[in-house]
Amino acid sequence: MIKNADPLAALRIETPPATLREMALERMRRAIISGLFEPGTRLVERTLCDQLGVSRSVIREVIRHLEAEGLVEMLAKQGPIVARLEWDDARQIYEIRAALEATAVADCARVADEKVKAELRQSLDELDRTSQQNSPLGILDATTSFYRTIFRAGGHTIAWDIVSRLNSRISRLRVMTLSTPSRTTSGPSQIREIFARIEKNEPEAAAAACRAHVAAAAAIAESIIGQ
Amino acid sequence: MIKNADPLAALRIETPPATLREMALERMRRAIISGLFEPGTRLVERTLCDQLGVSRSVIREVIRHLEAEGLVEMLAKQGPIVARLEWDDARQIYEIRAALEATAVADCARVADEKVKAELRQSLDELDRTSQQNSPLGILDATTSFYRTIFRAGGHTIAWDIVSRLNSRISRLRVMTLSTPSRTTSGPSQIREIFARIEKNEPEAAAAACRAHVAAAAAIAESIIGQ
DNA sequence: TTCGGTCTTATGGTATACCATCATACAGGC
DNA sequence: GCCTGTATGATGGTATACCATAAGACCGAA
Repeated sequence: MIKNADPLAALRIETPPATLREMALERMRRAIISGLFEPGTRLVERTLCDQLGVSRSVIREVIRHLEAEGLVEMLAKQGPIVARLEWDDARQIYEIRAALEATAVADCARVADEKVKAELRQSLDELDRTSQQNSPLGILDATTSFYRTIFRAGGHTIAWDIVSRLNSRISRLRVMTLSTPSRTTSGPSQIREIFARIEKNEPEAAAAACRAHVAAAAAIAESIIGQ
Repeated sequence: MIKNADPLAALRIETPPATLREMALERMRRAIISGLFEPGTRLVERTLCDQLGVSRSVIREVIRHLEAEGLVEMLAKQGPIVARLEWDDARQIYEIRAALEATAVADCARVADEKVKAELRQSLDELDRTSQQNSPLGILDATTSFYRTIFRAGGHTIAWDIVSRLNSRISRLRVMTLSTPSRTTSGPSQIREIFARIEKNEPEAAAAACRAHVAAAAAIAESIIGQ
């Protein structure tokens, strides 16, 4: 019975997320995160309908979703705009990330086996490659994949969702910090330090390194836009 | 000029959040949090239309919002249901709360002035009153107001949003834990301990007390539903 | 009786129509 | 020429109509 379960599971038809709404959600989210829609831009529903080729129902539902995610802000009697980011918000987001990532990193250092470490190494290599190419978006992807592995290893799926969502809110800021000279040099080395501690299974030290890393990123961010 | 600014501000017409959508969102959220709609229940759109007296557009937008909040789950090809809560999710949520609340409590202990302490005392009194009446919902409200003050004092508005949202996902569980004999006795005293440390402006001790409090709550929760 | 096919219904996905309101522009009177 | 009242358009809020499909009921034949 159990032997059958696996092969049969392979037959299962995955639901193609082919609903217009999900596709539109993905596109809009990316448009905002990538900066194609700049903060403060009005999101006029009918215009979006034309741009995405769907009806207002779909657009409005997507906007509701993005609103709950914090990527879109509703101005009463004026409609939705791309969420703006005050420095104070960014500051708070970095703080929360520090708390959650440090916890995840510590847990990861406790349980990491060879498989996890191998995955992390792979992300690190990717990180090196992209930093040498000076590609902020590449660095961002590599960093994301590094942390995703860490959160998954510790079973922190919900925390990962939260961190991802927060990161999407500061994505533009992150790209700016990554374009900074100081960041391109110190960033990778700090992440390597985190990995080194995980590799040796030293939770406390790993968490400390993680906090330092986030704090450094926050400091650069503040120097860029801290009003 | 500046002297005029204040009196004139009083004239400002606040936008009454009178949109059907917002009202429906509030009602639905409360219905789920309060347990009126039990986890796993199908949320049939047309039925909800009748129950709330609004159109499907409104209902669907509300569902999108609640979906993003994690209170509603979408089953492909079957529609929305009230989100179910696995123990592993609850465990993670308690962990995240521990991290965020401890941080907030520590910061609060650093900056708390008399005004904040007075507010906290008020919440504590309310907590005592409700625990003596053995009113789980009252206790929940008092605890919420206690923590809200703490997060606000430290300027952690975003973290507060996150914690509130997480709490709404485990609201039923929280009520159950509060109906437990052990909880009704130890809960208030642990919160008092947190306050005592804040009052003395001892960040580290306050954070430790907070972690202990959340850990205790998680332990009781696990004893109730930990599968 | 059991299997297979077909019809019906429930229900979500999508598009569209209509209304209220705010903002802008324009016109007329002082 | 400036101020005020009115018309017009842009845009969000809400309701409704239509379609596709999945799940169940019903029915007939082997």
